[in-house]
Amino acid sequence: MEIQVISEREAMRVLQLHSDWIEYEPVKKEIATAEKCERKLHRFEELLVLFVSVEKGDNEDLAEKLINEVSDFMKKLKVNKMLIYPYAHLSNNLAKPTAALKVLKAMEKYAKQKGIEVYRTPFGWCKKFSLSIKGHPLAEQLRVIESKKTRDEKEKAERKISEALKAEEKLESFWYIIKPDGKMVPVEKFDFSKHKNMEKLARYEIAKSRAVQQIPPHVKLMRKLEIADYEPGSDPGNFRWYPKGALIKSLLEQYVTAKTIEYGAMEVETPVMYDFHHPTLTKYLDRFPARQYVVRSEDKELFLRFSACFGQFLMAHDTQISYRHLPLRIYELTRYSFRREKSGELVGLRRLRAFTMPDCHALCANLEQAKEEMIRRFDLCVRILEEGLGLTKGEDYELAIRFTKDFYEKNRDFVNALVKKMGKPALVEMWEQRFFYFILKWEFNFIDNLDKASALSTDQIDVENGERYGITYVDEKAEKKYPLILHCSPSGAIERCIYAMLEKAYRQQKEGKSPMLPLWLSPTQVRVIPISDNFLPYAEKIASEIEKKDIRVDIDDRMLTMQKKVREAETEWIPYIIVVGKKEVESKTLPVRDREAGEIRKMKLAELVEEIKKKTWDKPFKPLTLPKYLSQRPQFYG
RNA sequence: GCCCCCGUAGCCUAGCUGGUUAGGGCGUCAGCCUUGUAAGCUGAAGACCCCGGGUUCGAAUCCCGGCGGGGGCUCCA
Repeated sequence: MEIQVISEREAMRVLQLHSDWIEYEPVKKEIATAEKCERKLHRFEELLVLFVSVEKGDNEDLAEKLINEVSDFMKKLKVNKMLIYPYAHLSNNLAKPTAALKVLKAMEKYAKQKGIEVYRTPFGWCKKFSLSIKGHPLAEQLRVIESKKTRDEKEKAERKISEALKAEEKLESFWYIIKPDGKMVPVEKFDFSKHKNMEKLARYEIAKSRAVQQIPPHVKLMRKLEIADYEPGSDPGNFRWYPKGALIKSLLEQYVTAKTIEYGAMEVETPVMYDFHHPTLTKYLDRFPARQYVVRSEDKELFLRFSACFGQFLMAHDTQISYRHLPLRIYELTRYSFRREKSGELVGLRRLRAFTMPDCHALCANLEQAKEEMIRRFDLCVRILEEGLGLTKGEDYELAIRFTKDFYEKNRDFVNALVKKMGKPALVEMWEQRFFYFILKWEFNFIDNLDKASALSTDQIDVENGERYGITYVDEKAEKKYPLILHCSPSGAIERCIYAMLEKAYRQQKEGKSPMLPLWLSPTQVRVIPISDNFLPYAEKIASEIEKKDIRVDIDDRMLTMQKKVREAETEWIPYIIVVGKKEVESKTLPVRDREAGEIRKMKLAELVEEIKKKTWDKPFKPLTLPKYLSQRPQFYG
């Protein structure tokens, strides 16, 4: 059966059957207002039978529309006989009998006007019938004719979306490169020879054409290292996190949160779902045609948040704010934010439908304050990427700045100051007029092994939402004012940070270095390998000394050869591996296989501990969340 | 969402011009080995060949639909 239109809303539903013949016989009245009829067997041949359910809100206009459609169809089939058969069982939202009969009679009238030989079975009767349907593919069809109201609502929604899209399409961008000295040159005139990654970013952003047939390296790594994996039992882009991945993710979350609080933000927590029809939110959503996850609850339609904006703005709306409180910094680690990205654009940890986004807003009194604040946040972002994730400017990530022409002309010095801070050329996208709610936005873009760019840290100056959400502060003259709002994700999505670190590690491997995660994020920081089970007690002693210092340590107590255990520790990217046997028990020094240095270093236990503490002192710590003994660990992947 | 490619034990994969019990490696389990810095030996278990339909005497293999993955387009608040 071919279904032409499906709608959950009110509509006239018609089952249309091209039949060899139909016979029916009225059996008994079902309602008092049933039509008069002859109680005998009626038979028709070579005709189109229309089983019709008239739903609430249907009217004579719809009847005409339906007959027009059906009539066109009948010409194709070369049939000119029709039977209209009132049939309640296609709907659970039926119109009242009087209204339904009116519509049915209208159908009959329009069909007659079209010159169709039309019959109608009596309304309000329980009838028995049998019929023979022709065998061709178009013989059976369901038609759903929507009421004008339903159609209008739909069209209105579609129009809104298409207008937003059109406006965005029309939006013309001009691309430049700004050098650290403030010189801005059109992108085609820039010499990229010393800035290969910038060239990749520019190409990715402007041309956006690439042809690779390859699974992104980080996808294999995230599974091999038992960090995260696809969860086919969920919606695509919603991941499962294995213990090691959950540990890494949790540490990153703690770190970004700690750094953002240190910068001066107040951590809050807001709901993950919001009323679709909340007046303020509706207006905001209208600007963003992309799709949300929608949740139904009782009579409400809710959408899952795609950032912390809603919750924080609604909170700010109800907050008493003085100019003295500004800049007011609010932070939330959204676990999760949801974006129902189109299925074709989901890629491993790079782009998900459910992700953890640190989101920090700053309410600012005026542009001067906003610019000053943005500089501070820029520093915060650099610190997180460089010190936290171990990424390097120019090597791993590039700066892109986007702004309106008007903003640039009035704030050249500020833009130049950002580029100067970066110390590398930055990609510029300049718009003639403002389309988005912001006048300036910058991002750090990570460039991966397939030459794709992904935004990590980002910040923007929002000039619209203060007013839209009715967020006000009281200025020196006791007047209510709308603040400017900075939107910043200091690190970008946490999942994407892991993607970036894995892609970087892969690149290092290609360059002949040992791939690894930063020490503070390595699930196992030190592995102790007893050469045989005779030395297990000594290994345990070493491990417990290390563990006491808040260092994640485990013991490979499996009955395997030492070579094999070393090999497996290496494939797990463990930063320090210690083999203990007879010599170690006697000498009290340890041969530490240092992954980063690529050599075995003779060290005292205290020296090793000190080195690790020195490298991780400003980072959060969590104990190992896996059994300390490898013999006790299940295998999650592979 | 559209177009293209892919889907075989937990993992990697052979077979895929249709034809006996779907072959191998890693891992798992059992046993042996008690080890000096990247893979010790032997054996066993483990496969609705992604799911559903079709073609056929016969389908992992061919066709259609779905689900999942990848790439491209598009998009990215």
